[in-house]
Amino acid sequence: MDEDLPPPIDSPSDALGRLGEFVTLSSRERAALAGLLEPVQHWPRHHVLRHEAAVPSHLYLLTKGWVASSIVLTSGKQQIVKVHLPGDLLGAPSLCLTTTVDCLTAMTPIAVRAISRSRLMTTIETYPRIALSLFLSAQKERVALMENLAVVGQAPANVRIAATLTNLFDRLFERGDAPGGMFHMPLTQRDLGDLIGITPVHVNRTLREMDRLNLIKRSDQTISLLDVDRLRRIAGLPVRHYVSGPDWIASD
Amino acid sequence: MDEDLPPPIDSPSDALGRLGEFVTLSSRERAALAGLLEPVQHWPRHHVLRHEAAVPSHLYLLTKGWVASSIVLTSGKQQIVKVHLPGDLLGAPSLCLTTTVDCLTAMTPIAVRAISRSRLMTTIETYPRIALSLFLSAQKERVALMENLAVVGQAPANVRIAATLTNLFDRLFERGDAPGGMFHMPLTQRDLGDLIGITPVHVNRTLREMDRLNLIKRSDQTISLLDVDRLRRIAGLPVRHYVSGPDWIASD
DNA sequence: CGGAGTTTTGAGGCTATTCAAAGGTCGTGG
DNA sequence: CCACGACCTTTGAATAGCCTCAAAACTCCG
Repeated sequence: MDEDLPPPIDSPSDALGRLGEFVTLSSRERAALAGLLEPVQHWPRHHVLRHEAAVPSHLYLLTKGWVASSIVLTSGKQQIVKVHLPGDLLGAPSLCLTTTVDCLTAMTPIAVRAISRSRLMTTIETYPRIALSLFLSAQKERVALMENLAVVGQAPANVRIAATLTNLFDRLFERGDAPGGMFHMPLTQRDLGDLIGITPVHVNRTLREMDRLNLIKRSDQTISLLDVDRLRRIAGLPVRHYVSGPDWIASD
Repeated sequence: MDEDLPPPIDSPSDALGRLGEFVTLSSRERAALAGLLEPVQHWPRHHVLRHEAAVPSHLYLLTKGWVASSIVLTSGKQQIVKVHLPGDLLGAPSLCLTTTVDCLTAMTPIAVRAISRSRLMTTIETYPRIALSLFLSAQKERVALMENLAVVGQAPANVRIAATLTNLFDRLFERGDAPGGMFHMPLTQRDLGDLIGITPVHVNRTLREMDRLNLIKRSDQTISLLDVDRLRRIAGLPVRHYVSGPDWIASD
């Protein structure tokens, strides 16, 4: 790693995932959030947590596994707009809609805790600091989407793949799930294609080429980034530094 | 229009743009927001309101004109991630960052009112209903990005253009700025290309083809959508219904 | 009236797609 | 425990959509 990353989420609120990632919450606030979380549900791979065009009565906090958020066009093609990892809040974009925009599909066996939409709303109205944290989390997701859009819109296949792999790596590394650049990679080549807007066939050819160049190595459902810095340079995106610390809000 | 649109923003808070679009604010809350707005600034076309990689000390409420939010990759290519119209809040994604992610450029002569980042933060912490509204606005922007990503990732050039034009039309129509499907179109073909991930040359050929098919007509900096429904069908995106009304928060 | 930026048009080339099929892996059921 | 089917990965060949390069016509502005 060539840059200092934000400090890891404080372990006491680890069960809350990224719900309070931008604010150090009081114990009352943490309790309010914890009270929203319904019992853990387990689902197998390929399970559809929530279809699109459904009524968004619940959100989900992902506690284990990977989930894809995808949009299907009338042409039949689907775009994966986000790969969610443990700690992520699922289904938030549809909060402003009467009908869900995305489809949430388990890419691995997963564990989630449901959150009632209406109860979350009233919690936000009651606890301003929770609202602030969720507001900033939403902006962070916006930044991620903007970067993905820029890469998909402007870059060739190898750059798109480099950007995706380094992004996954960074997010997993933060949680200690990518030691030595190696991590479990449950996305199929078709999934990768749906994520970066490329045909599975071409994903395959590009991956093999990157393999040949000793940028990555693959085996089973595991991938190793052999040269993270070079991959980052290929991706061509700057490292982002997120606000953190107790006093940043007041800072002018 | 084949669908009922959400009611127009209530005129009393029109000066607040979309700052309170999802919540009917009290007069105290409206005053708090209005107090954030610094005096109106006017800028010419091509003016850069805020560079990327800058320190995000201010946001902007756009009161007149069009502004592009763009990301530049190291390859030199740039992606316009959002075209902002009057009423939009500019620069919000960078709130979670120490360094701005996007560059804000005036596509027309514009008028903006600056908002101090730190003052906005404390206002959010003080007024939960303002926080809720801004949170939902952020989710709405996320939905817009998700749709744009899906179109850019999966659709051919004519579909991307159809989606972009109908989106601009809907947003302008809401404000009464697109009577009869006709509206002022300040984006150059290069801009359109940067927005949908296509070369200006190919934008030109595709526009001419759509012109030939009597889908659109162009003259000066004005465009007419001759068959909005057909364009919508080409775009292949469902009509979105946003939450609204006084009681939707409590609804289960 | 000159100059810069925009639109338009042409020709050729490249990236990525489509179609097709073989080999591999994994889970399931006989 | 093996056989089978489903899905994934890999490979090839032909094609299509889009890009690059280039240049002319047009518009707008100073």
